[in-house]
Amino acid sequence: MLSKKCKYAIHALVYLTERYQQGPVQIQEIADAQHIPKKFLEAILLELRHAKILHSKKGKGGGYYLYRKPETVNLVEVIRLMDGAIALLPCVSLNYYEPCEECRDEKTCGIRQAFSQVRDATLEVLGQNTLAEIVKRQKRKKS
Amino acid sequence: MLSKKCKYAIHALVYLTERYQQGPVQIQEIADAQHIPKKFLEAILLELRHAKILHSKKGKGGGYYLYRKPETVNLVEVIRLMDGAIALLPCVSLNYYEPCEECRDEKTCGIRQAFSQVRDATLEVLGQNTLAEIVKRQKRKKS
DNA sequence: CTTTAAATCTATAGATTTTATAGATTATAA
DNA sequence: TTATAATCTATAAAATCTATAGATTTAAAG
Repeated sequence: MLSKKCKYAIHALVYLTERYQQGPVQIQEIADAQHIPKKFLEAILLELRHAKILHSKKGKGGGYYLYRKPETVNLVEVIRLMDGAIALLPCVSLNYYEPCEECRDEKTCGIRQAFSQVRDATLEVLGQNTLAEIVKRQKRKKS
Repeated sequence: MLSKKCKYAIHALVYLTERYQQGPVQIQEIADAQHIPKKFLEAILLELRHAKILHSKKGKGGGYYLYRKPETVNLVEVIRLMDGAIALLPCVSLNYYEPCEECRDEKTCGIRQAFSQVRDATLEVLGQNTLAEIVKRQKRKKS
């Protein structure tokens, strides 16, 4: 399961994608629209900004806006940023690898191989789902 | 990420699959072999027994053994039992569904559709990975 | 029928992570 | 210079995960 933090991040990003290149959007507005506690959202947006996915503008008329192109931001990146590893086991994680005490021999561990398959399948699907793709699909359905 | 509980459960089940139809195996032996805290493993095995995946025998010469055929127990079932939903969001879970406040309209929500795809891909792979399959793969590699 | 071995059950404690909030500070527009 | 909105620091509340202790039940073996 994704954390609420990650879920909130994705919702906020989709919201900002719908406003892409239309100027800054205030935290409060996103919080209200997506039912996210404002202070919590604040921390999340800051993290997305540090990752250069969002930019912000302070002061009157300020707010957050999508910095990267919607086609270049996918769910893999967002989830890794918010929740860490995509893989279900540390020993098969590409970005957050940790050896596991249980299996002495990684090469022959059947469990490890099963979860490598899961990781690959998940990465494939999450990678295809960019912000642009998600918003496009939404619009398609609405018409 | 899977919980340690779930990881322990899978390791224990694979261990018991290797001893399939060879009589009861004691908790202590499994705990030692797989480096799992005995008391924790105790609770895990009990849960697997209640789910009719394992059976047990009390008293001297007792222990746990795999009840179901190794071909019929897959990772989907074990993970659901230990950790709950396979899906990354409650609103796309088949067995642990919960509506989400964020998306007012599930049918048009692009996020939801993305994670439905992830769920399906994950279920597909986890479903193929039965205990029999995992052990078979292990043996293949060892030779 | 007594001893020993092993699962079972109940209860709880410690640690960690997640989620959320408060308040002070900084930057910017008008 | 005032109002607005992001930024930063600190912390607290809640939930979950991991682990352990001790008493009880069941069954085999002598």
